[in-house]
Amino acid sequence: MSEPQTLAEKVFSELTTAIVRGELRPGTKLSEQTLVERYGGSRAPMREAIQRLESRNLVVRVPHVGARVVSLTLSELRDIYEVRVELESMACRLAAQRMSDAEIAELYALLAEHEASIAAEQGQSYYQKAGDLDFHYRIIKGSQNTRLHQMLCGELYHLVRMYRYQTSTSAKRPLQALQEHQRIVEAIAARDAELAELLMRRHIQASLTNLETRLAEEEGRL
Amino acid sequence: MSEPQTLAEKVFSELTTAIVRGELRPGTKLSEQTLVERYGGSRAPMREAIQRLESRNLVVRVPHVGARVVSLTLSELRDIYEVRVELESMACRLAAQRMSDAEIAELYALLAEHEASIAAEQGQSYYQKAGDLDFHYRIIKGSQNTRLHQMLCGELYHLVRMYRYQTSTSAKRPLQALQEHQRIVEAIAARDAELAELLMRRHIQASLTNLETRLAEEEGRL
DNA sequence: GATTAGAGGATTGTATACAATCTTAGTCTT
DNA sequence: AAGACTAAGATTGTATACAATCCTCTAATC
Repeated sequence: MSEPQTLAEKVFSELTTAIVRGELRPGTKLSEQTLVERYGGSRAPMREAIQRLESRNLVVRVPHVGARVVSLTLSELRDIYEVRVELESMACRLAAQRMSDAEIAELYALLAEHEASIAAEQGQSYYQKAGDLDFHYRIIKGSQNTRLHQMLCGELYHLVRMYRYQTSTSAKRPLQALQEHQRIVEAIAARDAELAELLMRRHIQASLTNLETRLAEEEGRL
Repeated sequence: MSEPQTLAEKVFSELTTAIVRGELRPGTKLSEQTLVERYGGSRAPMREAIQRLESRNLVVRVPHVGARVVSLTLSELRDIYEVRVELESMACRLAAQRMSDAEIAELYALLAEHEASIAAEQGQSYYQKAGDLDFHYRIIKGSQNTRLHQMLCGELYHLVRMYRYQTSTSAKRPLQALQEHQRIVEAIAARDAELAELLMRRHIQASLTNLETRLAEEEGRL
C-alpha cells in the first residue's frame, strides 16, 4: 500500500496492528506521553493517531480523561456480527452479479492454495486466518461498492480480527470453512446471487458460533 | 443531548450542521486558519474538529494539502443507498422482533402527527423531512443493535441528509411516504418481521428513485 | 474505622512557534 | 504562445509551553 506520509499515520498504523494482534490488550490505557516515549516525536501526532484509532472504533476516548483500547462485551460482539452477516452476505450477492470472470478464476486459485496449505498442515493457525481474510476481502471487493468495502474492511474487520487473533481456532474449523468457501465460489461462478448470499450468511453465522464457543471456553478457564 | 465539553466538539458540531444544511457546499476548502478566524481559539481544536468530520465522511483530507467538504458522485450516492437499503431493512426486521409495545404505540402517535401536519400543509418542506428522519430513527433504535444504530445514524445519515436538504421534495412524495410508513408500522405491530423488512426495503428504494429524479432535474437546469 | 475534603501530581485541552510541504505567481526558455 | 523552472507566500505537520480538568493519596472529621 501507500507509505505513511506523516508521523501520525505511521503511529496509527503500528498501533492498529498492535491492538489487532492483542499486544495491546482491551482496556489498556493509551496516554499521549507514553506514546511519545515509545515512538518519538511530540504529543501532537500521537494525539492525532489516537483520534484515528477512535474513528475506527479501536479505542474509546473520554474528554479530559484519555483513551483506552476498546473492550467489547459479548453482546456488542454479537451486534457486530449481526451487522457483518448482513453486509457481507449482501457483498456476496453483489459479487455474484458483478465480479469479472477473471476475478472468479482468481478465487478458485486462492482456494486451491488454501486446500494445499491445509493438507500439508503447515501454518494452520496463522496462514489459515490470513487466508480466510483474503477470501472474504476479495468477495467484498468484488461487490464493487466502495462504501460497503470501506465499512466492512475499514471499520468492522479490525474489531473482528482483534477477537479472532486472541482465540485459538479449532482443528476442524479450517477444513469446514474451506468447504463452505468452495460452495460459495461455485454459487458465484454460477451467477446465482441468491444462493451465494445465503451460503455466505450461513458461513459467517457458523464462524460466530465457533467464536462464541471459544470465548466461552476461555471464560471458563479463568 | 450532551453539551460539548470541549471547543473541538463544539466546532465539529456546528460544522456538521453547516455542511448538512448546505451552508458549506461540497468541495469547499476548510482551512484551519479560516476556522480560527470564524470560531475563535487556536488551530489545535480546529484541526481536531476537521479530523472528526473526516471520520464521519463529511470531509476529505489530503496530507499536507488540507480538507474539503466531501463531494459525492452519483455513483457514490448510489453505493450509499445500496448499503442503507440493506442496513435499514435489516433494522426494520429486528425492530419487528424486538420493539416493545409501548414503542410501537409511540410510532403510531408519530404517524398521526405527520398525517395532521401534511393535511394542514404546514411546514411541508422542513417538517416533513425532519419527521421522516424521526420515523426512521425510531425504527433503527428499535433494532436494539448499537453498532447498527451507530453506522446508520452516525455515518450514513449525515451524507444522506446532506443531499436531501439540497434537493426540493416533490409535492406528492410526503403523502406517499406517509402511507408507506403506515404499512411498515402495521407490519411491525403484527410482528411480521419479513414483511416489515420488505416494505422498508421498497420504501427506501422509492426514496432513492425520488432523489435521483430530483438530482437529474437539477443537473438539467445547469 | 469509614467517609469526605483537599492538596498535589498527572493527564488532557489549548495556545503559540517553528519546520516541512504545497501552491501560486512570475519569469525564463523553447 | 506554451511549458518548465523558481521563488515567495500560504498551509499543514510538528514541537513546545501553558491552562484546565481529572485522578489519587493524605489527612481530618464524624
